[in-house]
Amino acid sequence: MTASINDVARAAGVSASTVSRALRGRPGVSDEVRDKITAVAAQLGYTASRSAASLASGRTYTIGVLVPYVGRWFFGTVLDAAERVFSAAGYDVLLYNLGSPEIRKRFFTRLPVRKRVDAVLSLLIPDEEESAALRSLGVPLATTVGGARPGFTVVGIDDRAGTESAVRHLVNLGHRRIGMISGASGPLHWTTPIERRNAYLDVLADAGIEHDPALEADGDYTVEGGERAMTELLAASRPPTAVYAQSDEMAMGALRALRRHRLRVPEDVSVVGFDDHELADVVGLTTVAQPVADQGAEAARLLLRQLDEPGAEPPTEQVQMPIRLVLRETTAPPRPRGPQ
Amino acid sequence: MTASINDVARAAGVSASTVSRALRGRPGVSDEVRDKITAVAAQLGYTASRSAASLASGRTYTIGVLVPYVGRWFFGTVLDAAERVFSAAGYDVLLYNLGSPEIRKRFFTRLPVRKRVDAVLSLLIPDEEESAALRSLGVPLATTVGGARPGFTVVGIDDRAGTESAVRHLVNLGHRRIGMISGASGPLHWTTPIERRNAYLDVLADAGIEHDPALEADGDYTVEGGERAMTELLAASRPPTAVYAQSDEMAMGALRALRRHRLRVPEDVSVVGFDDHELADVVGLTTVAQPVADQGAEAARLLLRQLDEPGAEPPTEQVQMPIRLVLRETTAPPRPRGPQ
DNA sequence: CGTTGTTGCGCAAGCGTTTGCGTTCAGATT
DNA sequence: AATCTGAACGCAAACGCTTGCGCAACAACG
Repeated sequence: MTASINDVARAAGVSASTVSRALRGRPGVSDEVRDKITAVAAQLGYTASRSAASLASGRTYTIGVLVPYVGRWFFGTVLDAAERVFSAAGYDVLLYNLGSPEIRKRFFTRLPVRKRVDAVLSLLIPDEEESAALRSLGVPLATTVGGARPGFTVVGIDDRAGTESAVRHLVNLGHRRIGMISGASGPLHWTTPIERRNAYLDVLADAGIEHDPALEADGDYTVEGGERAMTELLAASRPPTAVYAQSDEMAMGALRALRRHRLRVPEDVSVVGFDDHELADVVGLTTVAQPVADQGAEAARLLLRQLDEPGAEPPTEQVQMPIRLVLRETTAPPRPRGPQ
Repeated sequence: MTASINDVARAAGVSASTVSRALRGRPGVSDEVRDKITAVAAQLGYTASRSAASLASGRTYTIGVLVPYVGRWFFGTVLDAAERVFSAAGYDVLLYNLGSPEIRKRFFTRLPVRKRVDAVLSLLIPDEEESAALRSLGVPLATTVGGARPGFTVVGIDDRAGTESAVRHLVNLGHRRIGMISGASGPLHWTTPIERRNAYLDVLADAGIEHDPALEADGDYTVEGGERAMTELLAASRPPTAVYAQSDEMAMGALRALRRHRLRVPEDVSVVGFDDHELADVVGLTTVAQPVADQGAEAARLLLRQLDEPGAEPPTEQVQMPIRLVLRETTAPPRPRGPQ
């Protein structure tokens, strides 16, 4: 049996309440008694039971983090950064990996985080119902992915500006047949793919390029999906000379497809991605960089701030982080062609 | 205020103990009463307070997972798989990201998981002291990384066999100057880099190849480290014609270095990695595949089993998962050279 | 010297569950 | 018909902490 607060109290010759106050830095304890208690606690290897503490105080000092897929680079990175901020502030992180629809559904109906967390950071896009379920927890909520809902603090990026810089870059290089690999098959209320698509269309229109629906394909935000999508695009009667992929992972899938088709990048086809994935540099991928870790850290910070000052601060807050185009080796002017 | 067990009891016209038994599927409750309680609980949106439950029962239904760096592919993937197994069994996951030495130290001295978790899955290699601290928790322990310590259930792979298949492959292709990028700068008690190095040396010896210390470099298990290491190897008076990297991330760094030096892969230099990283396929990397997700899932399962049957089962268990060499496009015979 | 504050500490009432034990009652057993 | 046996349920005592309140002791004040 590990030591309880009473063991410490007895050993230090004080009451349990004094131990509690002393160890948590509360006032009402003289310095000498506090030192004594600290020493005794250390010697006994005492750690307060979180269960008992939160039962008594109502605070759990735990944050729930909802992730669709921890293994994916983007989410792993956000989670990593957020966890650091939380743990530095003395909060623990409860991780919920809500990949499959069944698991996700079960989570939202049973809501196991109820009474278990002081706040929730959701890295997935809740639909209307799920969003309401989370709000019913009565704790601060935040997210780092597009598709903000009322009650959520959201930190994100300017998807439109990012896309514009990517597609304009292709236009400026001289490309006219510019394809897009999107992630449209996600949840309908997820705004990111939509924003990015709209920006893509706008840039084309601005440049006086007619939009060809055959140059759009769905890549599901995965490497495999990106490969499929690129294969699809290559099958078009007039394939693109450049491709904008809405994520680096899809862009990498596209690169693989191109290699399989014995097409050279960027000589035959230019590719630009979005994210600045850890390995984008390795494959020389031109991409729109977004500060992924920073977003996680910032979201965590905002959540902590709401916990500190439980006043009537704005429950919803919007933060936009900077993006920038990173030029590498997968984009170049189109090679001169015969008559179009 | 959310509903408490007493609210449910009152609404259902029974006692709190009956509610508890009914909701947790314990015997001693008639079917009709159980149904009634279930209905009432659902209607009130009742969820038992985990704090109160674990305080009373002593079980937390929570697993602590210790990770050096969540954002890294290997750890993210293991964590992902393990979390699925845990949550399916009704356990929550408390995540501790112990990247920096200070955080790590603080964790092991304060041991915040004490009384908070029913078991610990450690994805980092504890030293003797840390290992003892974990054992003092008195809960089942498991790990998926080499360097087993007493008290830990470990599921891993045969590092020796994996390395052998990789290096033999290079030998069979005709390479004689085979470099290695290792991750030796890790903690000394971490066996993986050592095992892999020994296997590398053995294969060379078997093939009658004299070992050249100038062909070994430390890559720190990161992309950047791999790049540095490769650059180092290329600076040798007689650079290698093939390189075995102890991880895919380092191999990718090596690829980048080679590209920067305008060397072609595999024509000028062959590269083989280890892990079968998600994106190894994208860059066409020949590598030793290990079932990363499976290891996480299996470790989780073993932990759960120990929790189910708290008898005197062997506290330490060793499981080895299969590995296999995946041939892709970064390895080929050395190009014919002039007189050696 | 009484009065009023302060400071430092103990008391005890919770917090919301779980669980051993006791009670009731219907049906089976002699 | 008397007794026994389970099954179904309630009682109440934990579980280990937090925190409002009360009460000394002592300092400072008039």
